[in-house]
Amino acid sequence: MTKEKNNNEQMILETAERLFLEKGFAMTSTTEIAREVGCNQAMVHYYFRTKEKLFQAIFEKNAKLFITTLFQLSNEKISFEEKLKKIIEEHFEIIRKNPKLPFLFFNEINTNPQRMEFLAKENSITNSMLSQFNKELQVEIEKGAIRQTNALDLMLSMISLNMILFISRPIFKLALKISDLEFEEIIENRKKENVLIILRSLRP
Amino acid sequence: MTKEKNNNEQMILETAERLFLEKGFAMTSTTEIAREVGCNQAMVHYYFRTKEKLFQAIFEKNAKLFITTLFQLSNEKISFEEKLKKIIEEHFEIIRKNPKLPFLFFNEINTNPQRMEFLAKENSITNSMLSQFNKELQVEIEKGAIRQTNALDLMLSMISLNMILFISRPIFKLALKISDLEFEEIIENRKKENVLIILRSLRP
Amino acid sequence: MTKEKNNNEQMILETAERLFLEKGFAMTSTTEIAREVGCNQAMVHYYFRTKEKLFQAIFEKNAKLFITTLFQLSNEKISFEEKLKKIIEEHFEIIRKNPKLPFLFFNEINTNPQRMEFLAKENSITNSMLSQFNKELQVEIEKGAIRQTNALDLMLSMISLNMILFISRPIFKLALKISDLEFEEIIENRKKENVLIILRSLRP
Amino acid sequence: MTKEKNNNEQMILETAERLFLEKGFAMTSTTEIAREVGCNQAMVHYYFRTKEKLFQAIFEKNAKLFITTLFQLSNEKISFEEKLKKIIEEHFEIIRKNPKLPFLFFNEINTNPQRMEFLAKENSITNSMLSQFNKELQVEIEKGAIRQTNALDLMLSMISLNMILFISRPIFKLALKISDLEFEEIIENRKKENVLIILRSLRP
DNA sequence: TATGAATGAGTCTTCATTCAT
DNA sequence: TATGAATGAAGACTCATTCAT
Repeated sequence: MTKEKNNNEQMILETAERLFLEKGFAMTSTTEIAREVGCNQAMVHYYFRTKEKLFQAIFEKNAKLFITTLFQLSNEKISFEEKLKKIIEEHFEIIRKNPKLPFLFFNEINTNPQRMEFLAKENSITNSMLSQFNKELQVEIEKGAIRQTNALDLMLSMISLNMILFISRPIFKLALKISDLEFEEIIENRKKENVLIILRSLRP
Repeated sequence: MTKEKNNNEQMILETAERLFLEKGFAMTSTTEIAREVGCNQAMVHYYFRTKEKLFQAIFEKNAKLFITTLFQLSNEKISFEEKLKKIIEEHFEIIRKNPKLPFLFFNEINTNPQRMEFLAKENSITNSMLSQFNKELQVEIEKGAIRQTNALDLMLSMISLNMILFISRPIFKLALKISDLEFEEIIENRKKENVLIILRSLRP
Repeated sequence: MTKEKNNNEQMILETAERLFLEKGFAMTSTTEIAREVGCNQAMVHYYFRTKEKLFQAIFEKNAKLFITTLFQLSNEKISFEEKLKKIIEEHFEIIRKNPKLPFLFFNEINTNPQRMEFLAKENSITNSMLSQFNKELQVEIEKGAIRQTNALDLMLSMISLNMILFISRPIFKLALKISDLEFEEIIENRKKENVLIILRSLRP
Repeated sequence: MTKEKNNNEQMILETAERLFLEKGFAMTSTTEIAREVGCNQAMVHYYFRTKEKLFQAIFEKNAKLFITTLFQLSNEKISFEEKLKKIIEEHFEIIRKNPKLPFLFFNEINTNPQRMEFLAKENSITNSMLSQFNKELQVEIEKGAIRQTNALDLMLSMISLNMILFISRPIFKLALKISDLEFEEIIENRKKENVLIILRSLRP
């Protein structure tokens, strides 16, 4: 639809994204990317100079997606509980679509902390988002709608609960022999469960 | 306690454990292990044949520690809530001492699913633990002490909440510039928070 | 004839052929090939991926040459004896030009039996050649020109007699101190001798 | 029966012999020998200093067996043809019992010509055997019993015809799918065939 | 814009050998 | 007599990157 970028560059980007998400930075080689794209290995470097730069482009995009969703409080005239529910569910769905994303995110910020720089650069955004969210929380706290808490704690709880099922996938598949179909049901239940856990935890 | 094992073997094991935990399997080379130990690279292979075997020895030990703690329901005459609190806190402390462990665990079961085999081997143990835990849950449910739930769900919630702080460490350190000292306080609060979240989530 | 292929690839191929024929697969290292070519060791892998693949390319070509010559019965209007003589002599000359070939051939099919696969692949060819030869033999047998025999037996006799002198070269050179010049004479005599032995062995 | 040598030394020797015959010098490692013997790897070197020396001990013994049998003309009062028949058959049986021996022999004298030194050292023996055999041939030639020929030519023919079946074993087994049982029959036929070929080739 | 060729550095692993005990 | 520990050298192979065209 949109005027597509150079075909090769685009394909390299997409293939790299898929492979990096599947197997991480270290385990994915530029050779492999080139092979899957069907292009010359030098091509990968032609567009992105280094494997590192290629990865960063992909990582930042996904990391932002993974993080910022959590701050998107709706403007609708609905209760705060409803707003939170929406956020949790949306975030959950993003992970569902990119089940390896949480893993990639934490893997990279832990093994290559300089990967965090993009967060520092956008410090203003992330930080302002966080303080904005804290303000909204404060309002609810003063209303007596929720107990004393803070945005960061809440974020971490949401992230952790939302990602756990997907990083545990191999346990379900291999140790517990749970089929894809059964797992879909478990996913649905977990989504509800996570909302329930978070909302309960916030009650005054 | 006993006169330490062969110095080199022990040092290789310890160094490897540290490096594998810090950087994962793929990113740690036997050359690096040898360099840090101060021995020949062939030495690493002398004792452990392959990098894979060396890793497995380390991984299984840690993975078991990470998992089985969650099943150690106390026999004391205390309320179920108290028992759960104890488990959560103990598990939390284990991760606190090995903050990279959760990451290593999920990294490996995701990238090398055959690493799960050790769980299969000990299938009886893990499975019986799980069903034993489920029985205890059932008793409480029938008593009306807690709402309908199951062991696996509960485990996942506990694991996820307990690990999130530690896999997020770089965010606190680098993006939020939170010092080690401040972080210690955050840790203490989080431990209480996790107990609170889990217990509230179980109320009938 | 055509403008020579990429210089490096060609040189690697030629050098590898020489070394493999001289010292066999196991005793020839890619490092050595590279050194003799005067290129980087990675270059060898660049063109042929693995030592195994490089070897196979060389082996199959030579093995086919070694085997198929034996089946090339002439169409000329000459006696069967004359035809056989031609085959033996031609096969002898091929070995003379590649004196290490018989050794390589039997070495590889003995130590790496999967090397025989190329024979299986060309099964139709080899097998049809063999049965075609058997038919021609049968005609001669029925004519009373030769005694009862079969192609396989005959092939083995021809191969063994033709190769023995060349695999025995070190004995002549080192134990019997026979010079290259003297050896040439021995070779000529042996060629006649082999024809004689085979033809006599077939008389009715 | 005989006062057995040190048990370990003996076992190393036997195991090494088996492995060297099966896989050759280069492809057999001292590690492997030690593993099969069930002893320490250093043990192998303790008794034989180097892999080379161990191999030589084994090689010389077998090489002599392989060669000298061909010279053992019987003293019985039987025709020369009968004597030759006996030699061929005995030599054939030796190879039958050690089917990899011909291969090992030619492999080593070709790839490591210094392995021939033992022949040089025992020059007197081998050479005197050869000239003795030549004398006996000369007698027969003058009698008009056989055509003009020489010992070396004859030896080579006998060796080559006798070994060919055994170095071709993989072809029979894998390409022609001939079972061990069927092969036994082929062996018997070949033995007769070889006698026939040699005797016919000598007729005046 | 694109790529085949080339390479230095590094991967894990195996090996024969030595030596102190 | 026997061996566990240790090692330097070499093995095949992969990788990210560069460069001339």
